[in-house]
Amino acid sequence: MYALLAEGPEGSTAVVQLRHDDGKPASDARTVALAALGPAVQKVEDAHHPRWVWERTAKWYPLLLSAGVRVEKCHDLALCQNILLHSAFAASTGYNQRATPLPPETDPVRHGLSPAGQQAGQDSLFDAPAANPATAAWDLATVAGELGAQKTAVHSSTHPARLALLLSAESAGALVAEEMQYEGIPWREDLHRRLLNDLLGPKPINHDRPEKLEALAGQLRTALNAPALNPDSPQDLIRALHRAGIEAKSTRSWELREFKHPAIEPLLAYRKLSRLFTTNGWGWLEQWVRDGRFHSEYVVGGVVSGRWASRGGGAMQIPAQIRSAAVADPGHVLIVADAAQLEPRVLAALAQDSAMAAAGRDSEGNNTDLYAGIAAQGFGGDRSMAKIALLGAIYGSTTGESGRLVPQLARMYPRALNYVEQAARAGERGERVSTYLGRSTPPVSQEWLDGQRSSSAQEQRRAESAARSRGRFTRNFVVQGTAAEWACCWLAELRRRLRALPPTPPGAGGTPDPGATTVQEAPHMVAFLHDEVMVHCPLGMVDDVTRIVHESSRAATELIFGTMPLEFPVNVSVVQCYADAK
DNA sequence: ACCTTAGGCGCG
DNA sequence: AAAGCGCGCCTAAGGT
Repeated sequence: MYALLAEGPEGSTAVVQLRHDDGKPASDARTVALAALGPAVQKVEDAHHPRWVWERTAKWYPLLLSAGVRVEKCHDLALCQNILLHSAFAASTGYNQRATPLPPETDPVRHGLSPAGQQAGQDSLFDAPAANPATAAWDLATVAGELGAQKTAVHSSTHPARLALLLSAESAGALVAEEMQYEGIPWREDLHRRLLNDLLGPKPINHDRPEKLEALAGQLRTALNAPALNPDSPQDLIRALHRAGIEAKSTRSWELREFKHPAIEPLLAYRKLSRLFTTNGWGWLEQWVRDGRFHSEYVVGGVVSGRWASRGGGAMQIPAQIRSAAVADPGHVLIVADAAQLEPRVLAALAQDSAMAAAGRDSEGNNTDLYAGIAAQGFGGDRSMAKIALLGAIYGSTTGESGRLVPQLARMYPRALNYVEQAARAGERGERVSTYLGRSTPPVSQEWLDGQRSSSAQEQRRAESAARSRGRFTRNFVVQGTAAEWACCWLAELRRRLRALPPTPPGAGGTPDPGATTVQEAPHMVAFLHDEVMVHCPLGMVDDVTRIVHESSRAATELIFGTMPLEFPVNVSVVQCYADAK
């Protein structure tokens, strides 16, 4: 059963209609005031457990969440369209001609704000074809029509089961992302402020540098004999370094570390603290942390490979330096789970390289560290060497230690290396490559193709460089993108199992107090970083959630790859504080 | 008064 | 220890 949700004919309303799986209406279209949408959706959810179909999850779900409503499943038409428009699996289905152009992204629908009055936002990811730009939000008929077109595209594609799984995982991911944003990461503002005070000094008034940062700038100016130096200006800085006899080509930290000079230490210290101050300092705290929660915004499918991106506050770039401020509420813990060596394992699965798969198991068949296994098979037991080699193969290294180690890997695992090599060659020719479930690279631009046909020697070199660069991109795309699909399925399976858990008993083992009004605590996913998920979990449910995290990993692997002699083990840390994970 | 690009660095 | 993939955020600097 589907439940279609779209904007109503007049402002401040929505329209809901049930449809059977064949698309036939199962109820009349009902117009509901936005103020009453939460209860209305809850009623339909309880009665039918439908798949909610809407233009974008990011547009509709925040309103439902703030009304206390969570739905089981959805179909996000915008995200699915974005996949189908590019997917090589659906290239000959005619979907591209039938797809309805999407309206530009808008702010989420809110109670009290007319949808028609919303400001149009950026729409770079979901650009409608220029010839037929849509402006108005989709009505019910458009939602129904687009759903039909997408279902037809999947069924007539070259891999219907894989594409169907990809679209449902992407849609489930969209629900997870909005729920994570809504919950936020537990954040101890007091601890964060203490950290800033210890490292930087008191919060500066006006736009001054904090005390300790200014002191380091002073030391740096003295050491370089440059009294007017602005350490934030790379140009200014490189000139001062050259005058002091430091012949660095850039001012990057890793390069400066090679030089012995009294200016280097204060400069590196300044860099580190300056980053903390500008990116994760008092301003960040005031902008992104409210009521003890860090609320950022996830952008599902925001990366070409299908990975999520984030917007505002940097939810996926929280530096180790401040993770000590992410602390579970009293009576709770953070369960931090990450998939071990996800991308190399994905490569072994994609290429069906049984030799590489065997490197991730011991003689009894238990999962072991894949890098260590590879090191034992061919790098004299040196794990870091094996890791550099394997990442080099996935990224396309040609120089340095990494590039030198790749040939050894190619002798050990010809199937795996051949798989990424084929992806690279296809990319160099300007072809499209696809993940296992069918997300494909965007087509090359006309400029790229024109460049490949260039004549002069200089243009030729540029064209070859561009081809190699695209080859590295497509080589990495198949692995990174399939890893993102695995992670998305993992999240979806985890979400389903968390929802199915019985709530924590209010009393510790005793009979529930019938008159109790206490809110029953449930575990919530609060962060996701490509191959790592964080659950804020009541103490009484740690064992359940830990078990579920592992089960979900196995379920995701089977969903995507079926039965296979390779697992995707998950490392789980149960901690008070994010800094203690791993 | 904005907008874009480059340099640098945080994360996976 | 090295510089190969994907991002977001901040500042400086140069453009319109």
